[in-house]
Amino acid sequence: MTASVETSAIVGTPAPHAEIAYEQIKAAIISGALAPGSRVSEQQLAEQLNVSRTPVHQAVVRLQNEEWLEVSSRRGVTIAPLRADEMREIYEVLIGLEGVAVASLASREPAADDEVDLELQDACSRCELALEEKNLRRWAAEDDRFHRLLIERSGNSRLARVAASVMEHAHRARLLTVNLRPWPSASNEDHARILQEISNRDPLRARTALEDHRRRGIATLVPILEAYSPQSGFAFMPIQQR
Amino acid sequence: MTASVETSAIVGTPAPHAEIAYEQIKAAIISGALAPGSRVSEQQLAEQLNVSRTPVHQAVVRLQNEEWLEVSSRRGVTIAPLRADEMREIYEVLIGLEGVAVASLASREPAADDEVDLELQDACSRCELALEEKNLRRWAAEDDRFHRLLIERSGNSRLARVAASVMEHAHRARLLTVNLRPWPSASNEDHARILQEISNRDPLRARTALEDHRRRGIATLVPILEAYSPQSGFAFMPIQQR
DNA sequence: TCCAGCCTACTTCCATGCGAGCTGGTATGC
DNA sequence: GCATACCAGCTCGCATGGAAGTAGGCTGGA
Repeated sequence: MTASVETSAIVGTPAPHAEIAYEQIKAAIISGALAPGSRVSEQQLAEQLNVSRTPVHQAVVRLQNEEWLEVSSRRGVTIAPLRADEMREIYEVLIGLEGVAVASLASREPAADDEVDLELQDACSRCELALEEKNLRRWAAEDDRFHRLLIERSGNSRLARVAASVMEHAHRARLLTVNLRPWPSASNEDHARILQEISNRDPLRARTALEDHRRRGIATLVPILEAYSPQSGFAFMPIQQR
Repeated sequence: MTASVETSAIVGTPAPHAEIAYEQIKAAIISGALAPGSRVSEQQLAEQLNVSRTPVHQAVVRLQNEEWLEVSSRRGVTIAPLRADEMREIYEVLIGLEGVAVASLASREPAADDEVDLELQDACSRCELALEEKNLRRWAAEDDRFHRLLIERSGNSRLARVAASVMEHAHRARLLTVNLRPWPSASNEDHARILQEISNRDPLRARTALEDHRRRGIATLVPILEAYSPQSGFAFMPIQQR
């Protein structure tokens, strides 16, 4: 018959409730709807998501394992706070993982009009465009897209999965601080230099360029995070409570 | 009153069933008791572990997320096969993560009789000892311990957690192939060189040394894995079935 | 002998009931 | 007025029953 647009990977299996709960709760944490340091109960989450407690509990355990929240037995769920030292550690991990990806990209056979090179250039241009339009939120999204593309095009799917999981934490921190940070003017130059070294097929320099870029990123992020109560995290958006 | 020895972290809470199931199943996969590519049902696992199906299901979902197995909806659980290309990817990820750890270790202030340096030297010696005794299984364990120490002493706990999770996959592959591989004579020299560069406080050379070491490791592992059916994985031990 | 269609057995997945334990508030004794 | 002990409410954790869905065998027909 007619083909309808697939909502996710395979249509027909309507996505299990546990998966829905996982995605929704994680999205709420990243966006800040569930504020860092706030407390909720699994029952509240279940009611808001219109599923029973079991799939919510599964999702919560999974999210705890990925360090998005902490569940104290019989005490409730605490959303992970945003701490400067945590972010420092995360950026170090990213340097390692993205470094491998970038070096791998720069180790391919050179080719004129290489498709991957062009794709990366395109993503880089979109960052510049968002910045010219002075749209910081879109810039954050495009910047995230650029970095995700770097690891996805490395050809190592395991690397991509691990890095994507870590990168989401960094993305959350950037989203919640995007209006507090100084104007990211140097970012695009960094990106351009990374791509330059990749198309030069120079793995060492490419990795160094990425490392410098990430270190500048954490250097701007840390003082912002430290300015806010470093223990309990902070909340831009109202905590969901009734 | 009298203090009794704690079994785990905090006594009084006797370790949740979900945690028990997670650890036991993962251990069974790593040891080969649950053979690569084999299929089991959650109910079978629950009966063997003497817990109900709920905590087993939670553990299984978590293990699927860490790529130890795959759960096909309403079809059962499939233990992850051992594939050469998977292992190649895992070793690349390890190069990135351990590289950061080693560089970080080599970036500390130099100090005579540095405690961490000595601890690493000790772990290295234990590898040599196991090799001199021609005890391959113990060598595999000591080698694992050495690499785990490298990341744990890096001072980055997030890095340690991520890397440990990935490293367990490599450890499983080594355990299941330990009797098939050539004698690991060069391994100790590699370790010694890494430690040398760390105590020289030379981050770049230390990272390069580790990279070389890991590349040699995957170069010996891949042909062994490829010699066995690369699609379905392989089974050294009998599959648990009734 | 081969093929097609049905049907049974088995699997994961979800909802709900119950139990154990922690927290915060309140009342009582000093 | 203050400290302490108790109690009620709320929370997670686990077990169990039912529902939905798939795979593979089995039967009937050509």
